[in-house]
Amino acid sequence: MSDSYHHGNLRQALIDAGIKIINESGEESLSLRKVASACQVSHAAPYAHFKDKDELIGAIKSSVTEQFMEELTEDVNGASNAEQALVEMGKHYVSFFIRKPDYFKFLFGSQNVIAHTSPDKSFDEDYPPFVLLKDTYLKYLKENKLKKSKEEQEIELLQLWATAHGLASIACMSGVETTFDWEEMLRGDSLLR
Amino acid sequence: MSDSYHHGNLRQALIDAGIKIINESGEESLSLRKVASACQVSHAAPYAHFKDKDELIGAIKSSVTEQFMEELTEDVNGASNAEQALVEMGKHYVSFFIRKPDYFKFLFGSQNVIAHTSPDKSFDEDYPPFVLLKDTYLKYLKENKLKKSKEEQEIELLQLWATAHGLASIACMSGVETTFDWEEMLRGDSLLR
DNA sequence: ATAATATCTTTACAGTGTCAAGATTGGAGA
DNA sequence: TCTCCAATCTTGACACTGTAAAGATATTAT
Repeated sequence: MSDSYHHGNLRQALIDAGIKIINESGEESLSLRKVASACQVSHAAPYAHFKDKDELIGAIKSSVTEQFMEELTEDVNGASNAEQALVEMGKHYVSFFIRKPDYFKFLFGSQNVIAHTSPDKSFDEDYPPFVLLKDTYLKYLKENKLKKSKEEQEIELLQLWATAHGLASIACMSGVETTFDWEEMLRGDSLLR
Repeated sequence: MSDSYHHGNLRQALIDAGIKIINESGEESLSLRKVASACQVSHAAPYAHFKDKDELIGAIKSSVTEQFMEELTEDVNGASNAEQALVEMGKHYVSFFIRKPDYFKFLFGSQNVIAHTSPDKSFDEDYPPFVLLKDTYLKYLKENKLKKSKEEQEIELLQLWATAHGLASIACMSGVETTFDWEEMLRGDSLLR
């Protein structure tokens, strides 16, 4: 707790410093040594908490994904029904990455895409935003008494995800703050019907 | 032309060597010095052709995008009508990046996303695959005598692109060779109708 | 209190991008 | 053909990177 030899909570401090650097100057300029010195600690200190630079990056990704999930969950909880929740989630999926342009490249750009929590889970099931999307979608089907085959469900779900994710990706690439009509995209016979 | 002091066609050789390295071991392990030594040339030689590592990477991206475009164009030319062309393009957009998993992260992952050919063109208009998609979509509207407002067109176009791009992204992340029913996704009242 | 362990520092090394100075070459103009 | 210039390539250097090894210091368990 004192500013003596031991830092106290270096692990979390390193993660926070990493996030700050990414937001200020992008992932390219994130180095272990910079993160360490931002925590006023020697350049090799991080190795007591992470075996690798990759492992630190993985931890940062988990942290960012958590933050993302918090916002998405707020949407879902705040919506009056599942359909509205889906729309809000979609909007937010895109707006989040527009607000934090470096996060998209960081999360999905480099190797080590998302920290897999368990080796037997498929990627889909291990990517929390998708799990939330799936649950909400199933709730939407139930609320509206829509019967769909397992296959149909998987396709629609994948399409929802792909649309949101693709839009986010395109928005981040073009660097725009375009306000496309996500609502129009989901409704109008196209996706939700 | 001889193997003396001057290489003859170093610029292209550097690009080709870079592509090879990316395919063999991913972008992370692509260094200027490795590319140079792969061309049997000193580590600073690339600076005669590229001002930066970024500039070399940009050239490689252009080259890969060209290769991508060749395949997509084949699809379009081989299709008997615009609707079929759209379906084939969509399938190919995904399968290309599944066949070359490192290309997606390379093209869209890092900074310097796509080499902008002109500063006044918007990103959309400067990303050749999108231009091809747009042209094919307009042809599809004309062939089927579908009248849509400018806004409707933009939304549908963006949705097509986002779906294809999102699917490619998801497929590359999960590392799967899943064969989702792209055809089903485009037809069946969902996107094309 | 003593031992074991976790945490941090120092030192070292190979690999990286980039720059500056110089060597070598091909080609344009005399 | 000769000359000179610009393009191309080499060499050497520098700061920065990730990582490993060895040792210092503090925390915890016994």
